[in-house]
Amino acid sequence: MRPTVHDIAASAGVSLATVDRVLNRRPGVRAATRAKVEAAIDRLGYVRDVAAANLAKGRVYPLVFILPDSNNSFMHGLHAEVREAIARAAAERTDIRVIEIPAFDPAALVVALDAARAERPAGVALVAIDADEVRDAVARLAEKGVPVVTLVSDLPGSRRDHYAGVDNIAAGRTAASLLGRFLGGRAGPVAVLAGSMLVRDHRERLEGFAAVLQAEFPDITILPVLEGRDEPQRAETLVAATLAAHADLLGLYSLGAGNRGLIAALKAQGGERSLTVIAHELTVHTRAALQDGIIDAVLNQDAGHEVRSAIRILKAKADGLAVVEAQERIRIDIFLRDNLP
Amino acid sequence: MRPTVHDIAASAGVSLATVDRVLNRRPGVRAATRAKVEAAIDRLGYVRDVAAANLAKGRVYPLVFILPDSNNSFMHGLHAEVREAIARAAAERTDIRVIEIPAFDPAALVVALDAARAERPAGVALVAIDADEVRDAVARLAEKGVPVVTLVSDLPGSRRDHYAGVDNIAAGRTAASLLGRFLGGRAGPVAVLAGSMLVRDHRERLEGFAAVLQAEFPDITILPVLEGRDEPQRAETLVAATLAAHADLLGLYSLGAGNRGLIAALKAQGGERSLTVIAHELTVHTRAALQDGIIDAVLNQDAGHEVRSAIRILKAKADGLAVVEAQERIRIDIFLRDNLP
DNA sequence: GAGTTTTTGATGTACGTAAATCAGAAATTC
DNA sequence: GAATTTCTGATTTACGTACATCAAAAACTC
Repeated sequence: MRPTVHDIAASAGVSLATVDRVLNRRPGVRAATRAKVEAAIDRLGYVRDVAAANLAKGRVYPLVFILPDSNNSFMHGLHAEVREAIARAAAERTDIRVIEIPAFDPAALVVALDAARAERPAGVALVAIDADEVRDAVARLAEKGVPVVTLVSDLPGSRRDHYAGVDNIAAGRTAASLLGRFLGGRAGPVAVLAGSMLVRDHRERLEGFAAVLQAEFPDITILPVLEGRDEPQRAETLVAATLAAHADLLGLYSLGAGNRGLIAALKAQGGERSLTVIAHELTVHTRAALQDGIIDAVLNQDAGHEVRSAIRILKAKADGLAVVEAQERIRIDIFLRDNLP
Repeated sequence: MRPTVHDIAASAGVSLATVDRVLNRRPGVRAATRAKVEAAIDRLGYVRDVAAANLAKGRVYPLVFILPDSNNSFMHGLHAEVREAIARAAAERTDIRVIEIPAFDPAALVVALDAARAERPAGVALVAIDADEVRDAVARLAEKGVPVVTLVSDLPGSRRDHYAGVDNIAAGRTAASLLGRFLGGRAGPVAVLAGSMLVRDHRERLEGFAAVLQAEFPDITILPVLEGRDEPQRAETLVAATLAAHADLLGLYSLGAGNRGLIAALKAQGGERSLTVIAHELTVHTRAALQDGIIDAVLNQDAGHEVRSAIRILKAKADGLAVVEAQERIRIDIFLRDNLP
């Protein structure tokens, strides 16, 4: 049987109350006594029974998730995953509240962060926008001791505790590597469709993409970036114009959302040209396009994993517990037509 | 606050003991009373507090993992993950015992399964070998009500409850797709290095690989399969011989383990020829080879995920709980040089 | 309607920890 | 060495559920 607090008390020759004081960092224990208790904990290999502790504490974790109201499948999926987490909330002692804000609007994000702070939650998760005013708002949360996790898009240089998302530079590099190899040495221009250069994840993907193309596939050139704001309509217009303007276009990398529009534009130009296309995020639309051969590869981040990871980390930080980094790494999924789930 | 058994009892107008009888399917409750209680449970949206329940039960889950003693990095990794799970066991009320058996030996596996059965564990996980005597041994476990999960390699047509591993046909298809596209229309032979056609996962990978090559890249032919038994030494000899015999070899698909030998053979032939190589399982060896450009892509299954998933499922089955299929799907990771973790 | 069986109620203990209270011991201060 | 402050011990209650026991009530049987 694993040791309990009673065993620690007996082994250390102190009372249960003292063990409790040591375990929960309550004051009123001399250094010498504390050392005795800690020695006993080590000796017996005591691990606190988290289930029993939570039961006794009756602790709940009020969490706030701040999400953009973007109208694209990925964000819809993210919202859905948060809703699923809310449904499971009862069983996990979490109480998740969602604040929706306009996309790509740093001011709105700051307002939401400050509003969240007023609720004194056990933790806050946000899809970050890369702006100093946002960093300041995160700092205000940190000041109050509220753990903060960035979701999908990171905010380096801020006081956030963790980033639950993929390595976007690696994603961009991977896209370039696949695109380059699929093109097999051909020379010509490729287009890049992004959402906005305001969000860090898009900028980083572009950075990684450009770096690998330049280093390993110098014959492939990159056209000026199209900013679709993750809106299908806008994306369609931009892509259609590019297709018309560049008869020699070899391929396209869609590093943001709004792929519905991209796919519509590609379909509209018919099967005349065979473009090599790499896109992000597996949705009903990209999945169908993969199967139809319109898209060649999809890089995906699993929104469900990201949400669950963010929750685990916020709870752990709130309790001052360590995080198992390896388990929380969010991987880049690569989907071809042949390994669709 | 979420409702407790007390609330149910009050709301249904019965005693706590009766609620307990209904919840835990104990006898001695009239159908009408049972209905009343169940109505109250629905009405209040009661969910059992699993933490409290486990605490009260003091339940532990003795699990048995049967693993081959193969001397390759993937199996070493799998063993390591199981050991990590054992280290976490205390906190999760599991008590995991490992039985090691010789690789590719159905008779030894049957002996181990029967030995496991004698211990009356809460569940058994095994790396399956595709043989009817193994199916029979699994059936004997099922007969006793012991949940069984296959790990890494499946055993279809058996009474196993779940398979914690990747879709190997999809893995083979993906390998073919990548290889074909990386070769960009060239014609010639490719080699396949497998461990053994005795294990299902290797057979299925080959099947998927051959199917896609034939359908989409008819100019690429497949040489007779090399069986390396997942042993580095043997793999090296086989690959070296094939390289010597086929000057026009375009590429190689290593669908099993023992890639140390493969890499040694590839290095030995120097940089004269540029083969396109796809391998399985990310280990220190394949990682280094990816970085050196010796291997072009690695398909990986995350052993840690598989082990943790197997444990979750065995516990859930032991308690008669439902499994969240979507969460337990093991994905095929594709690693290029650019997205190495 | 007496006897039997089945169903229900009331109550208590246990799981391992948290948290509070109060009394007593030890250390510190002057 | 008395007064004060700081530690420590002993004990109790609580969290939500599981499980056991015994008594009481209700439902059957003949």
